[in-house]
Amino acid sequence: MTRTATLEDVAQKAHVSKMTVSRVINHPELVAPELQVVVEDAMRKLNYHPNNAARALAKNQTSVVKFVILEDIDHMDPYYTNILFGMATELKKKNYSLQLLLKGSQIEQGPADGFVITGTRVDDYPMLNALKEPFILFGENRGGYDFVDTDNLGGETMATEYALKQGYRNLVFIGLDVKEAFEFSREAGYVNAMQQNKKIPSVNRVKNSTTAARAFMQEHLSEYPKNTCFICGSDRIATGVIQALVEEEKDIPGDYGVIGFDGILLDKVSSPKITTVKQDLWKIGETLAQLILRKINQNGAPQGEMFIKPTLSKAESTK
Amino acid sequence: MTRTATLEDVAQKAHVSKMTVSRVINHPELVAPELQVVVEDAMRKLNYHPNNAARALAKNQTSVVKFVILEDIDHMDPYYTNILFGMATELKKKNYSLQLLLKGSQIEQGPADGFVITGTRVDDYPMLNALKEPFILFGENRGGYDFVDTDNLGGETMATEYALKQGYRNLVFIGLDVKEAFEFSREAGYVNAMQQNKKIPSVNRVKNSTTAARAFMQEHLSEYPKNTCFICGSDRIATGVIQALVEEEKDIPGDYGVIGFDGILLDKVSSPKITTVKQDLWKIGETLAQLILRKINQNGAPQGEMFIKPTLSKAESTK
DNA sequence: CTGTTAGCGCTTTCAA
DNA sequence: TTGAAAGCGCTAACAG
Repeated sequence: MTRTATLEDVAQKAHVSKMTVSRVINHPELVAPELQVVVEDAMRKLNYHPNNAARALAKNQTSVVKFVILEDIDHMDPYYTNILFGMATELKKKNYSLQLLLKGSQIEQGPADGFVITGTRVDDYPMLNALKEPFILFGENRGGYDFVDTDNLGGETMATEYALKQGYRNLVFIGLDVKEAFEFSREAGYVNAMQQNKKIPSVNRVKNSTTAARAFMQEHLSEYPKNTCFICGSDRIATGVIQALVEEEKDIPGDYGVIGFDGILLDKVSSPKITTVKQDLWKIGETLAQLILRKINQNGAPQGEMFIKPTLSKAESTK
Repeated sequence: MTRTATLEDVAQKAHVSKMTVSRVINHPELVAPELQVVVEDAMRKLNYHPNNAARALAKNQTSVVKFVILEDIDHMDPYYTNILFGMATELKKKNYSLQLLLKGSQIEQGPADGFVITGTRVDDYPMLNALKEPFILFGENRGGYDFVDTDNLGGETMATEYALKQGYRNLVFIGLDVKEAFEFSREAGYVNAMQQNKKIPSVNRVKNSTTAARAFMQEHLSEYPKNTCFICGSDRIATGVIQALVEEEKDIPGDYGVIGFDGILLDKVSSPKITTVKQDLWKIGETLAQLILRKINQNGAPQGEMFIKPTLSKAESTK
């Protein structure tokens, strides 16, 4: 076993002190350029990699970020893999690693340099306020906390305008019946675009499940004339809407169009495949990581809000 | 800021040396029972938590396990959240944290005490053999590597026998057209159960997509008489099969039954909802963590194979 | 701009 | 069975 190279080794090879090597890594601006070159060369030759535990110990850090899901576990299935990998990839660059926590577990069990938290509701605000470490939320909120989220408003605006452009005359919004910021933003995106185009908005809300959406459609389909496009608050809802339409043997996308929101998986297994507002989960993860890292670095300084642009993924459920 | 308690603090409070405290934590059997009590009491009173970085440094460890996905990224969406959280929860107990890696990234970028790897194919074996650190695979393999997986064979046997019990006379298997151990096991589960019951097996394979499964059904449905149950290698395939059946206005579950495999999400958004063999992903994650931790602890000693029992989730697609 | 000294909190010797 | 000393690899604080 060849012991892995240490600062000391590099220092010797470069004929400088450990500190100079350390500085080249952490504060290169304090080191003479010529020395930098020599030191970097030595590091390369020795295949030097800093020992993270030692650094963490010396700096009194943990090199750990905790990712916390406050929602119920069965909601979480498909959603987080990409976010997690996006985050992890970014964290890795600073040699950070992840711990994953669920609702039940005490957030404060064991230390971390920072938190990324998702699924927070207003009830959780007291707990957030009590948190000593810096944190970033995934998900729009009106509590003034730093967050990253999909541009829900912009995304739904885009969807609405696309439906219009494709020639649908009636646009009906079917959203989620939750009182959450992301849902309000999606509704606003739809409503704004409608008003912009001098159309009368029709906002409906159902439980976020295919079954609920299907039931809603079974009850109301007769009210919607041909050439209607349903702008849905999620792909689950869109899936239910499509099922109801198919049952009634309606012509999709000819007479009826459907647009979903999410683009995680459901859009691709539906038949017809769903046109949807696709979230860039990986990017969201990366951004989450960048913000929390920066916040840690800046001693908890506010990082503001960050909206990640979704894309419209066009498929078979619209003209 | 009240500095967090250290070994030293505990030692003073308990009137012993640091070493005794350290021993109480790591090798309690070497400490007099009476002292143990005193020390543990002091730890509690001071709310002592070991500093992981310090420990890692002293023991020359990293406290990091890497989770590596070798598959293409778009397959991965829904699958891993539960495994990851199951793992993380178990790792946390030993103060371990996670780093997440994807195919492209060099596995060996930066150190870890061990690896959990998924999506390995035969091509990857050389890389596995070159790995210095201990690893556990998620996914059956015939390469002799330690692994954890769902009991694919048992699961499909269970599905097949259930279909029989429900009175379906013809059982048709529609699996994935991949040459992977998990698929062979699922097929074997079906075939064994059929032979056991003196039935002639019919094994078919399609690409793992709803579209492919639907196309297959469109072509072959006429060959299958009423009272047939389709035993599918995945929920994606089951979804496609159901779509084709619905299109042809067949009676599900009366004339035709469908059973899937996975139970991740698709089974619940389908209409009718899919009876499926549900994997216990959380448990798989926990087990993965336990094995890699033990393997690390035992200096790489083989841990063997571990099959996690799935459950049959009964829904609307079968009698 | 560079080096020296000290110490982060823990565990591994070794001695008692 | 317990303790004292040394050191894991790094960085902060100071001095030069």
